[in-house]
Amino acid sequence: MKNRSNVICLCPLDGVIDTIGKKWGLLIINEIGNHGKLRYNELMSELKGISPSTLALMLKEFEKEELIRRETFNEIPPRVEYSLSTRGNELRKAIIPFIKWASKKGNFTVHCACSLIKK
Amino acid sequence: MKNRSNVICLCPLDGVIDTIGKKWGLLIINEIGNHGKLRYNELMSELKGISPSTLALMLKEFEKEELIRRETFNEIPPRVEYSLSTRGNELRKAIIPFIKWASKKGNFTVHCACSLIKK
DNA sequence: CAGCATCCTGTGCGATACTG
DNA sequence: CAGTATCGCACAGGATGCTG
Repeated sequence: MKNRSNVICLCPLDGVIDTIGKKWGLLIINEIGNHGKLRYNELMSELKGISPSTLALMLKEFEKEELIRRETFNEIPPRVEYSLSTRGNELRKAIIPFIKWASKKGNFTVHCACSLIKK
Repeated sequence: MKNRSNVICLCPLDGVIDTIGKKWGLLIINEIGNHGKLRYNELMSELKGISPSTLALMLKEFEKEELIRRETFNEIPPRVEYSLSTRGNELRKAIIPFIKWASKKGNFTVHCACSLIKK
């Protein structure tokens, strides 16, 4: 590896990988991105298997990191909508190559219609 | 979000995020990629803070997933060299956008010379 | 509806000591 | 040198029940 321009330092990941790398991290980011806006219970049913506590926790973290935006409506029953922030959208775009890579080889189980990703 | 071509399914991640998303996952992949070939103890010192058991565990997982290659030399003292497989290299390339994204905003601590990444 | 509180389990991962 | 073995803790995250 002589070519120095090919070398990349991963330190920036230290802070981000902790939240993004979690089991549901990218899934949540992507799901919200796919729909534009999503409510709590919509996320609950889209992300089959996640527990309410976990989802709430992740949403809070993402909100704190300003990856997603939280909009509250004073209605009864209450309505809350989540959407990606500008930065969250950039993140989503940034991980597309990774998703494409992951979808290339079959060492995973596809359990939903993944027809929308171009292989 | 009307434009369907903008929708991405993350299912492929299910299998991969478990290993890649771990604390040292990307760091290891990248470190090996940066050097081309690396030995066990070289990795130990490059990845400051990792424990021998954890490193050994990750290397095995990556080897099983065929992201890295393991070459043994029958010498005394023994020598083992790790390098990225073709697929591992593709992965490394695929996460570059993510790294660049992560390096854009300062919600992380840079504790080594990160001069090599173009912001 | 949108969560929070609580309990509980699995395991990621560090520390340390030992081996072929 | 390149790991393995063992211990231990912190924490992710599921299940369930409750609340404004």
